Amino acid sequence: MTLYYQDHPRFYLAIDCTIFGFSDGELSLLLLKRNFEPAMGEWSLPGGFVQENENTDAAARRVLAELTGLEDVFMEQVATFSDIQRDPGERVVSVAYYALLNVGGYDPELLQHHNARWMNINVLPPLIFDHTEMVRQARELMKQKAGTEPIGFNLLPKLFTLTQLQSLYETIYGEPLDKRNFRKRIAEMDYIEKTDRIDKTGSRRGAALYQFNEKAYWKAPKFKL
Amino acid sequence: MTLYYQDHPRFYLAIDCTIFGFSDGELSLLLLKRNFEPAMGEWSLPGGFVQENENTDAAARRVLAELTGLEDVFMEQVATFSDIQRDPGERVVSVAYYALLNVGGYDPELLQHHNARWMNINVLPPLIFDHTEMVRQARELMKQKAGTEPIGFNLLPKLFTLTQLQSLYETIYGEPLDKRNFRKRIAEMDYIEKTDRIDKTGSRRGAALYQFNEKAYWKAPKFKL
DNA sequence: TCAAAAGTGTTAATAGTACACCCATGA
DNA sequence: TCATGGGTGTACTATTAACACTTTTGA
Repeated sequence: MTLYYQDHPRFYLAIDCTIFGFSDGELSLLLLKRNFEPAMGEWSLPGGFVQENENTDAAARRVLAELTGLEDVFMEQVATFSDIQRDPGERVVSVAYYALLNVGGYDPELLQHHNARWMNINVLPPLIFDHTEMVRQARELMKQKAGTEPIGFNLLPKLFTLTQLQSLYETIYGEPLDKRNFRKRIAEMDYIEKTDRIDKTGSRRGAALYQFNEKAYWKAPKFKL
Repeated sequence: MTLYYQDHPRFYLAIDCTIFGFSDGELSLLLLKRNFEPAMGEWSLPGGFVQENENTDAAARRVLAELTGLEDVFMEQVATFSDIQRDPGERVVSVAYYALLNVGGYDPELLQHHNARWMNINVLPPLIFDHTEMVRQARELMKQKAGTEPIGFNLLPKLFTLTQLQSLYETIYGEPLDKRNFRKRIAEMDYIEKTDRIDKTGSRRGAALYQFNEKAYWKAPKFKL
């Protein structure tokens, strides 16, 4: 049986992850400054090689956990990049992922330790290899998905104000949204629940805090923003 | 520099292709009955191993050309499947693709020669490995894409009737469409051009034949069906 | 002459968009 | 007291959905 396989070449397999964060009305990506060759000193997406004992999803989760310490992060496959010369060091095929995480409550020391930095998505430095294209596709996919499935909440704290939520979607879409129309839509989604807690940090008056109820969402999964 | 890579495992890389065809109001897939191990005698998607001198897109085109003799076929990546035990013979990571092709004018001798057959998509046999899941995702992606980009024409002959086009979309969506509303929408798309040719095979009266003008589409790329 | 598919408009319902003012609070 | 962000409803427009009959022709 092994005869069938042995004539074929084998490839290094990697994953690279576009990690989105949202804070202060800005979308950012978590980027690494490489301290090893090839392309030492340049900026790249966090990534790593796939091991024998894991599939690519597991590898992506492992890399993200090593970098951030976070375990239950929303992740999704974007596409696979396999051009022959994409990595000048060796032939490496890479599966691109994207992840959404809540920046707040994320340890700044870990960042330093990994030579990592949040960079505004609209002001990215040049990235190595085909990583800029990975980001482009990840962003496209995330934008599309965010409009039809409630994944945006992964970028916010558990409790959030409607202003924060609207600001998030304005940033994802890159265009302003009408406040009253936005709130009308949210009000129709019963799984976005108003709590009795008030956020006083954003305004003198204070804004009601809301939460996403995933369980309730599954009962009436209609979403469109 | 090579030090960086050499510790990591390498993997066999394959592509598998969900090949859609449309005829007589039915969507079908081109499937192979395997005449080699593992899983000899079972049905599978057409596929093959990626070689050193090609990326996965090229591998997918090569496999499709070997099977069908066709060169310029619409293809798109679906996702990468990498579960450790997905192929019981060896660890193989596979990139799934889907392709759309016009069944008419396709050589039936080639089919026999490759042990291939068109199978109705709603009555598929069990497929090997994770191929059923590949088909599910391919179908999902194709359905979504077909609604927002004019890719459906790849499944039809160059000249087609509006009845054929509607039947195609009804099959893709799995639900009937209103004839008048459908034709109203088509009429608004200037790049779907009525020709002076008439198809007499489908009815006594004869139906006008239309064509998709890709060049005109790029000037006003609005599509929604 | 009739069966079978081709072709054709109008109306009602729904969804989406535009728009401006008062409220509550802490500094 | 006033500056700041929080909160609210209505009228208009655009899009989508529902619906039935006449035409043409070959057998």
